[in-house]
Amino acid sequence: MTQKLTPSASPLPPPGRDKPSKEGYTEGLMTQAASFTARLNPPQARAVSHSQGPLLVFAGAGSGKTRVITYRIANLIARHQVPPHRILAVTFTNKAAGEMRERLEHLIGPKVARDIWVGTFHATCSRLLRRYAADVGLTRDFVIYDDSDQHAVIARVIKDLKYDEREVNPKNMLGRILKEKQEGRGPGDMVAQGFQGKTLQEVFAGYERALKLANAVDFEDLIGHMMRLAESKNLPAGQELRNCFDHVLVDEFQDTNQVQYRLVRALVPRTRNLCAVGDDDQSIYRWRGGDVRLIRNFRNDFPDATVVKLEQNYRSTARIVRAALAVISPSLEREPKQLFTQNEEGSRITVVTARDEHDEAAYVTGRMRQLLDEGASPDQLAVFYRIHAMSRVLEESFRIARIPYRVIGGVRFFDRAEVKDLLAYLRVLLNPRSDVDLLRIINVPARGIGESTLARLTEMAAERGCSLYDALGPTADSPTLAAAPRKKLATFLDLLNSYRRFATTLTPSKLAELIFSDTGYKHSLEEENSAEADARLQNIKELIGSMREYEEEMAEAGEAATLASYLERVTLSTSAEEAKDQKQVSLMSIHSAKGLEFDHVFVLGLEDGIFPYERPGDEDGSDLEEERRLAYVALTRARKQLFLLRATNRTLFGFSRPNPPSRFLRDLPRHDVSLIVTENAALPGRRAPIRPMPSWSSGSSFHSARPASPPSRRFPEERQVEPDPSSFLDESGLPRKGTRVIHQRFGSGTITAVDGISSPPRVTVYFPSWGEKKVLLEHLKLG
DNA sequence: GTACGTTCGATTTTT
DNA sequence: TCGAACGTAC
Repeated sequence: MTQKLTPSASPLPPPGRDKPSKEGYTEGLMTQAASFTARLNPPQARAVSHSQGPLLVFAGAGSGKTRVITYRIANLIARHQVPPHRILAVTFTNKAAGEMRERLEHLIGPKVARDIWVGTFHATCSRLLRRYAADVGLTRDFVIYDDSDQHAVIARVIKDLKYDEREVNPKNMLGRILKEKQEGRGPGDMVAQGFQGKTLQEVFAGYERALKLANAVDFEDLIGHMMRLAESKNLPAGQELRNCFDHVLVDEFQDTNQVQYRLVRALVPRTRNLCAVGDDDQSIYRWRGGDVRLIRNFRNDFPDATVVKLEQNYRSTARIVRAALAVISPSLEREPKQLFTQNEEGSRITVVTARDEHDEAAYVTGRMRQLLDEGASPDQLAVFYRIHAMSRVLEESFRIARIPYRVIGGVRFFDRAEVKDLLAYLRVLLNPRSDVDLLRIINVPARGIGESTLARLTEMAAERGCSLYDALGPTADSPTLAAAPRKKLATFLDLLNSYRRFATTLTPSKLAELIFSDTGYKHSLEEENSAEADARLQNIKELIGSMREYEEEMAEAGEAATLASYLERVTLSTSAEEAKDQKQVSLMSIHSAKGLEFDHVFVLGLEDGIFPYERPGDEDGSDLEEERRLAYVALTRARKQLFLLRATNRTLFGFSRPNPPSRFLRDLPRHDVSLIVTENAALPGRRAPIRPMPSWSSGSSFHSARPASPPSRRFPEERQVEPDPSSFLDESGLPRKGTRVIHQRFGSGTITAVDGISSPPRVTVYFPSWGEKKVLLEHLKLG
């Protein structure tokens, strides 16, 4: 046995195990080590072979980032003899963590890869927090509250504090509290100003108290608790944590928030072996706490950091890379980088001007059909939009055209009421102090525990300063309650306690089944006999199925499928929607597109107001900066072909309004763009030709209830407008200066200025006999 | 306790 | 426009 490489007493064993593997880690890997760097370009190789001290990698879109991280880890293990379980690699999504793990297994073998700490910030911290729960005043069985749980807690706190709910909005409060927490502040040290600040502070303090009392943490706490432990100078846990890892690597570093940053920094005090990999140009989660300054100012905290820039793009055509670079370049304060590629030129980027969202959808649908007919694989086609609400029109169009699609994001499986109900039962059994869960199920299905009974119970819990569950017992001899409600509460308590006995003996799926039938929940759904109830039954079936799957999976890995581990997994992972079949076109928001790539990409709604999305109060323009980065992310997802669409008129949230083209379109390099104007787009000066009403063919009357698009709108009847300098419109669809135009009242004139922002669009025109006039674009014709 | 009408509000989303 | 979330009436 080669023991020499296994470390002596290590504070932390490999994830999920007691002891590190006994095998010599580097056996057989040494020979591979040389080949790691052979397949890399020079900057990639520099990042991979760097072994000591801070490292900052700016990884441009499609520059082989994951490859660099995984190779670097392999290199650390094989060449520098770093024990795998002393390496921590954190990501933001489970998907990214899974991919990293998979590639590591491939590279260095499953046995070695298994010992590396690879996971999301939250999963990693959750695992560590189970170990150190006592140090932060929790028990090992703490539960994790998701947003709706958080919302419920806040609402209760506001009510308890007797605030007027109209004055103190729970959503708003929660948002502010999360922001404080993401920046590492508690109710005590937040920057509270004025009346608003005082209120916030009270609610914040109440919220924190409620969580502690419930033995619960929110997502921020998972990281916050670990950060405070790791930073603490006096606690033994702090000492231990600071000695756990020899190397910490962070992926998507531009998305880290203050707390996450402080945590990883605290974990490597001795070695300062922190490797940050990210791209400030792709920082799009500011509203979630992500702070792009952390990557940009990394060198302030680590002045000796080695900086590597990966600028060669291996994903997209040259035209796409140029366009993306042109869109991001006007960004202020960005780290200087020049994305480039050796890939072929590729086809021009198509900028399409449609009349409205239906016209836009018709174009996309037509093109999709064409691409599919030409043999493109549906899973290589994607449509992105800024807001989910924009998917509906496209969906209708796709459905009529029978284009198979799936929408990513939106309503999630684990947000369904019945799923949450059943999970709440399970969580209460594990951690009865969780008030939010208890309140959720105390009367589901109906057991006659109504509002007034609950008020009593809540009151009693408040008097005793205990959880609702702990207040249940004493209600038995409470004089303030009538006999009937007392009995009901007692029955409920008995029910919970009897289930609790099964919590450790039954598997999660069996327990869930038991609860579902035994409580009468199942029966009540079956009785209802409606389509909705059927769907709910189906969802529960699916939930229990997912539990069984989980149990099988754990059995294969030789681990125990406990209730606690299942619940943790459920709250820390999104949904089961991944890995569906590959025969569908993907529709998603640009945010969810990050990290993905497709051959052909359509981006909808390139209009000022929509994308960049505009809302009041962006004085410093930082929102606009982030929108620009979002545009960069959207463009860099495409491998071969990119379609950017805009509608001159768009109805959204019930309001129809004309939108000027997105300012981002104006940044595109003219020679890499083809302009298309759909047949229906009523462009200023060129009215859409009046066509005879098309006669409906017999076949299409099937959908006559609401014909989405008359045949006249069908692709490919569009005009192509070459970006020629004499054209009335420039490449962003705006009129050019110097263009001769005719106005009905003022006669002929020349455009002297263009207002690209206003909506509806206006231009300034010099009319020889009237002087300069500002007029609406739609009143002009080409002269 | 449920069924229905009404209001309100509506980027982006992981964990 | 549309959906969820809330309040009122049975």
